[in-house]
Parts: sequence; structure tokens; C-alpha cells
Amino acid sequence: MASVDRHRQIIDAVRQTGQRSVVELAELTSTSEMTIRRDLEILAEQGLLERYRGGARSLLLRGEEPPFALREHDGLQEKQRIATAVADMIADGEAVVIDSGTTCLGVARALTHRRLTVMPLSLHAANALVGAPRLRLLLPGGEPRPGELALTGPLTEASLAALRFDTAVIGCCGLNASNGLTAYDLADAAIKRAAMASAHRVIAVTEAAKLSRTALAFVAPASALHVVVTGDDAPDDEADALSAAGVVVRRV
Amino acid sequence: MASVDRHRQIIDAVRQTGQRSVVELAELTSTSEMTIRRDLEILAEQGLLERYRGGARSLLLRGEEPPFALREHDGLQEKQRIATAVADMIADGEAVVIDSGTTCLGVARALTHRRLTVMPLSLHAANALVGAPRLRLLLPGGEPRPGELALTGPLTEASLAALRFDTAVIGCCGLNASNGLTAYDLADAAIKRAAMASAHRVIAVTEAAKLSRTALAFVAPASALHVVVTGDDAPDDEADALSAAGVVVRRV
DNA sequence: CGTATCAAACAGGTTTCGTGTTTGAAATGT
DNA sequence: ACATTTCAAACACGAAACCTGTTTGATACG
Repeated sequence: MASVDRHRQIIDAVRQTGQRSVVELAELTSTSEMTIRRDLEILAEQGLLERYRGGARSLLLRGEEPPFALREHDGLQEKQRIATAVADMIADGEAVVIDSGTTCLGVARALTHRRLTVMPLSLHAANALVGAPRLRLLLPGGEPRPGELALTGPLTEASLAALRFDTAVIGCCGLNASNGLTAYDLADAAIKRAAMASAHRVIAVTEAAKLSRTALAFVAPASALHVVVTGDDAPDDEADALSAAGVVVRRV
Repeated sequence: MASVDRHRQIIDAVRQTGQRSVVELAELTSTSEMTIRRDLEILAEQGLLERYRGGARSLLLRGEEPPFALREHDGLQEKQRIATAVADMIADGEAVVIDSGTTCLGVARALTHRRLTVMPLSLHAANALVGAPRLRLLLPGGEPRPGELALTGPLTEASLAALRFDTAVIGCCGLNASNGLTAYDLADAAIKRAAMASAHRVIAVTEAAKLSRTALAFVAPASALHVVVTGDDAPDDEADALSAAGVVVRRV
């Protein structure tokens, strides 16, 4: 996993100053310039940065969501704990809709060997679940957003509107009692709302860090959630505020 | 690709006599019994055969469709030629629905770098198309059938019913003038019909071998097709019969 | 026109994967 | 109950794939 670390190093360096030269990056990572060029080519392909002659500039604007490929390796343990905790809350035979995002992908993986009906809202989760023998996999229609592979659009909303689930597992980009559940992407926000409307019980999952964050698109007030599963280092005041809004907060 | 060939050898041997012992297969492939056991484990996982102590028995019944993993490596060149021929028939800007199956997967791959709106009817094709920069990818809902990953069911039909395409690329398990277009799977047949109904032009793709075959589920008469693209070793009489039904036959 | 940057090709090193062997455990048959 | 067969796990070996650095000739920029 040496190359992955270097990629992250490059991304961070480029984001820090907006742009970096190939020579700088080669020095920083103590590799050859050729390796840096190959890395930049890969990262540019993923849309993480823009290549120009002699270097690269960042495409990650402040306040924007970092891309899936990066978030996937962040806080793995916390996500794992959250995922198993959520899996324990779901009973065999239930029909579950699982939102897009890395935390929800973890939940999907934790449900692989269960006997359930599952509708994932991203192709990442769908791919993780195909072939699961006891699982009934139901895919919504829609347009997969590049990278994230989250399904959005009228087809997705129509698919959700046609179904009723026992539980919705919703990810979020920001969540707190005052601003409610928020997302970076407007289309995503609409889908989250639709998924919540189609489910009897709503479980929100989020790393502790997101409790102090608020994203662009408002999805729903905290009171619309039944359970929030988050990390064990979630601040007490936020947890209390959510509890006061009638939400069951589970820190794992 | 040595192991792939051995797997095929094993499958063929097992299907030939219904079942084979581990010792027999080890001798036949001139490998160790341990390797055979590992192979059988893999193949059993794919649902290609059933393991029992000392050997394995075939699960491929006569007249049933061989699984995706096997067909994928069959007649690669013919499929490639068909795929490029179909791609040439499609103009930039069109909206295209692409059926499931290995031949259609080839067509999807051939369209990767085009400027089109594409709705694939299988997750295999969907995965091949995500990340294509100029492509607008539209996914139908539905339940992915294991292995094939073909999307079927009411959600799929609803997605298709809501849209109108310029071209439908349809695969088939059997096709000839007298029995029309046929498929192995009933649910698949319904989807093919829905896709054809939603498209202005219908292109059927099929290896030449399938022109002399007829599968269980009737989809549509040959006259419902506008173009058939097939291999260059397609028999003249079948091609003529299709032409007589008003279909343009393209042999590549 | 000179310099910097780049992409392709080659070579070395490392890692991963597949295979074979061994060993002890489990299952089957007598 | 015992002997035999079958199996799975562990280890070791070799081949293939991958990553990286260097070289070289081409291309872009000032």
C-alpha cells in the first residue's frame, strides 16, 4: 500500500498550496519525477486534480466533498464499528434501503450474509452485495454520479416511491440538532428524503466528525430520525442535543 | 490464463458424464488433486457444479443456458466484430438501451468513448460504462439475476416504460425466421420485449451459432427486428429467411 | 533555438498468485 | 471399531504481474 500513501501525500500537498510542480512532489515523496507523473496521470483520471505542463493544480475546492476514493480509506475502524452496530439493529427478513457513501457501504458489507431484502442506493454497495446467496437484492433506477456511483434522478425517486421499507440506513455529510441532516449534493439530498419517506424506521450513520459539520443541502430535521449511530468520540453536547430532539443516539 | 483453461476442461469433463471424481480430473488435467479440489471449490461457488465427497456432479442441464462466466470467453473475436459493427450503426447523441448478455456487453464496451445516452440492462455493462466521461449513463431498477446480473422484474419494466430510446440493442439465446427471437429466461424475455417496445429501432445481435437454436421463452417474431448483426459464418438459408421477413441482415 | 517537460521502452526489484507437498483431521466403508 | 479415502490448512517454491527508476527520443514552451 505504498503507492496509496504517496497518492494521499500528493493530494494533500497539492491541495495545500493549490498547485505543485512535478519536481517539488518528487522531492517531497523522495521518488523519481517519472513516478510522480504516472501518479498525477492516475489522480487526474479520478478527477482529483488537473494536470498542466510541469505540475498539477487541485480540483478540490474548499467546502466541497472529497472524492469517494479518498474517503474510503478514512476512519476505517470507526466505520466498521458503526456498520456492525447497525447490522445488529436489523432483524432477519426486513426490507432495508441503504444510502450511498462510504459508511453506508460498510453497512451493506456487514449485511452480506443476512437474510434480507436490500435496496442499495449506490453501485458500490450493489456490487458488494451481488452474489450474496440469501439476500434479495433490489436495485433502483437512476443515474450513477461519477466516482460516488450514487444513484440519483427521477428514476431513483420513482423506484423508491413504489416501495415501502422497514428500515432506511441514511448517510450524511453533516448532522446536528440545529441544522438537521445535510448533504453536499442536491440530487443526493432529494434521494435521501425519498428513502426516508419510504421507510418505517430511519437510522442515520455518521462518523463523529460530521456532527460538527453542516453541508449545503438540507435534507431533514434531526427529529425525522429515529436512531443515530456514530463514533464513541462524539461530543456530549451534540449527542445530548440530538437526544433532546427525540433521537436515540448510539455511540460505538 | 492456464487456470481458466483448466476450469473449462473440468466443466466439460464433468458435464460429459454427469459427474467426475477428483482423481479422474487430476489425471485428465495432469495436475495435483489439491489443485482440482481448489478448482472445484471455485466452480461450485459459481454454481457451475455441485461438490460431493470425492468428486463433483454437473449442474448444467441439457438445454439450459451455460453461465455467464463461461460464455464470456467464447467466440471473443466474433463478438468483437459484431460489437464494432453495431457501434458503427449508432450515431452520436442517440439514446440507446443495451440488453444483458455477453455479446451486448461487448457492444457496451465499444460505446464507452462515444457521446451517447445509454441504459444498460445488466450490471456487468453498467460497471463497464461507469466513468465514461462523455456518456450519460442511465440505470433501470430491478433485481440482478445472480451471475448474469441481468436486471429484471417490475422495476425494470417500469423504468423502460418511462423512457423512449432511439435504438435498442437486443441479445438473444435463439433467433430464426420461424420461431422468432427466443430467450432462456422468462423474466428476461419480458424485459427484452419492454426494451423493444420503448425503442424506435431494434438491432438484434447474435453469434451465428444461435441462428439454428431455439430457447424456451418466445420474445418476438423476427419481423419485429429492424437489423440483425451476426457472424460471417451464418448460414445462407437462415439469413435469407430473415431477410424475407423484412429484416436487414448484416454478417461481419 | 535552447531548455524543460513529457511519454514510451526497457530493466531491476518486489510482491502476489498459483501450484505442489506435507500433515493432521474428518468422513466413509467394511 | 478400524482402515481407507478424502479433505483442509500450512508451508514452500516458482512464475507472473506490478511498481519503480533510468534512458531515450519527441514535444512544448520561452
